[in-house]
Amino acid sequence: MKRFVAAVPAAARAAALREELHEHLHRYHVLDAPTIDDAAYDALFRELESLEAEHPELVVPDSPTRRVGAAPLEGFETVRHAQPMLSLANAFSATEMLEFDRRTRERLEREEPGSVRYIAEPKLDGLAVSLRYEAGVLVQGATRGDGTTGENITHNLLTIAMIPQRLRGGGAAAPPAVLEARGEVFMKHADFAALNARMTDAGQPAFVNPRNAAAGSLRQLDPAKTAERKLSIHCYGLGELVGGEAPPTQSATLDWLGELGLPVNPEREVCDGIAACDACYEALGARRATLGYDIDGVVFKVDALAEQRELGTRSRAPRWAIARKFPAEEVETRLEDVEFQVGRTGALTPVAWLAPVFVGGVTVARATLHNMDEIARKDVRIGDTVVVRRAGDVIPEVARVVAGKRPGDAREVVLPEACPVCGSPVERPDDEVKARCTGGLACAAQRREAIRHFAHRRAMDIEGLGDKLVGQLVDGGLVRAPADLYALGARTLETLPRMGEKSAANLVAAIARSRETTLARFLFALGIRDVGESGAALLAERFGSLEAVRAADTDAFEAIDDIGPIAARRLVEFFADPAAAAVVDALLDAGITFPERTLETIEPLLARRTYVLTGTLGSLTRDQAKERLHRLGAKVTGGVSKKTTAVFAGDAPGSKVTKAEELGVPVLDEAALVRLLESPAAVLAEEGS
DNA sequence: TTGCCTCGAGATCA
DNA sequence: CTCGAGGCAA
Repeated sequence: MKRFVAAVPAAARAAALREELHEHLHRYHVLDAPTIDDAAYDALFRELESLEAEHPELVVPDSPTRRVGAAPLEGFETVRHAQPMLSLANAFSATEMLEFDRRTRERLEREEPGSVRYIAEPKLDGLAVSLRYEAGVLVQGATRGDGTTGENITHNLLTIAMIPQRLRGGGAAAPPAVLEARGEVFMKHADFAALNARMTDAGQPAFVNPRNAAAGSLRQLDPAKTAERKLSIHCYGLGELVGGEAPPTQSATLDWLGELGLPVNPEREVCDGIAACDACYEALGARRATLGYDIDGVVFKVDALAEQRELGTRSRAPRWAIARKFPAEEVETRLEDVEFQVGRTGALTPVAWLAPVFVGGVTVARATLHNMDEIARKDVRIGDTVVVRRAGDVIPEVARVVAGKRPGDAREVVLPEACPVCGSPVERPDDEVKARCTGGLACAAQRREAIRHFAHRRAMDIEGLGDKLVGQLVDGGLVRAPADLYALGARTLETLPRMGEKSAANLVAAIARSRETTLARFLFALGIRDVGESGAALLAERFGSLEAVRAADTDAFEAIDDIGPIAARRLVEFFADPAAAAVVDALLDAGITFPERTLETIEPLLARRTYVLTGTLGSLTRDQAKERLHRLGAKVTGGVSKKTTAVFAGDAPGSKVTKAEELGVPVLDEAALVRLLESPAAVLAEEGS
């Protein structure tokens, strides 16, 4: 091989090989039309490998040889998406689709039914990712995460052969400076079956469904493991785009992505009007089983980009797209028993124990029945054959009873009069759907849940104190109230099963560490009913000290936006309750501290933040918005720059949005602005976490 | 609600 | 080797 290349300078030969290999990869994986066989490809690949081994200076980041063989990661970095990765609104019926179309036409001021052009794409059942190309080279791949921040999984995405390391021409001379493609990673049925066959042969457990196999593969720290699993991807849209112009329609965008060498799903269809969407949904549904991969619905998007812009985006999902889901798979099984679980606030929740069934890709054995009204409405009895499905993708539910299959000995579900855990009377106020155990802290279940909540990551954050351990501590009588945690010694802990010297010392240290906390965490950790994380953050922010919170009355609480009369009443009740006061005092005695801030030293919430407003806002004028942002300490400027924190765009926004997109400044909608104004602390907490 | 991956550490066996 | 905790995704 060396003889052959000797005539050509190594650098030129390496470049030529890379070009050729990229081309063959594209032909093979994307076009599905290879022009050389595997052996010939391997030969080229090995030539490049040895060339790079001899001349390490020739190795470039986008060399095909760099795809595999990267070292395992220590952990995943988090990355912030330049533009949030939104989710989609769902529709479960033709009627909901009609509604969607009506809303769309209303906003676009199109009377005529059938006048809006949509594009239909299969909704793949996989994981959403973003692929960031700079100057045409893949520099970062990330998971969707919460939509704002995800995890950097570049090393794993590089092992997916369908993902080009380098973009192709796409009709333009130079690739865009930044192009972020969004797509769905999934596993084809055939690859899933082959993988599971290999796993089984190797004596390892098989994956339960292709989606989990794909998700598991992407979470590998070692890319070599990911490379062994054959993953696929289809791109469906654009995120950030700098130095290029997005095509005028979604269908043209998909074509363009294809020309750039990115894999796109060939199953896509332009639909004029909602009737055509309906037909398309039915047609794809009929072919669902023959596609070779899992889909859970059809996504419909308004095709014209200009119309998409006009429709805009709500806080979590665009107004211009909707996912019509296929009906959830339904399976019959037997309801073995109903158990009443006691929650932190004493609420009794009936939980159905089912004979395990495989439905919607997982084995379901339990499902919540919510409350007694729900049980009565569905007329569920123990021993019944029930229809189970996974609603809204995740939560299993008992859809209905199969009336004809009720056995003679079916038992009615009765609300216990006494708490199943502590025996205290159960009470159900007329105006509430939930029944409650009146035992309070005398109830072991409520104590256990209170401790669990107290230790939670978002509360006192006691690392290593999980459900199992809390159960042991409470059941063993070692911990009754949160403050008891701080009195636990390593010796005591070592008496528990699976607790050695090391684990005990670690836990004692973690508990000790949690003494130093913040007022917001502490208030949240107390588990006051109707006071969640954001409520606690608001209280801490407005009152500044625990004494001030304890001394406040309902009016003072209600004066805070987002704290309503109910939460205010609960707060007053809590702090007036001697038992609760004892819990709080014991914690303070145990040495819990948090920095207390006087009002003077409180930095305004939005200090050092700069916002730009554009477009017409519906609920308030721009001046009002500006005034309120100022009061929170933020600056509001007229022009977008790199220093801008975010742009809030109302209806018919101007060029500022384009500018912001170019600079990678987040563009948010009015709903986000309103949220920021009304509960700044909560929004900041979300951003920070 | 379930399933998957990773880590730390206890348990078990040689 | 096995278990529990913790994190993530749908």
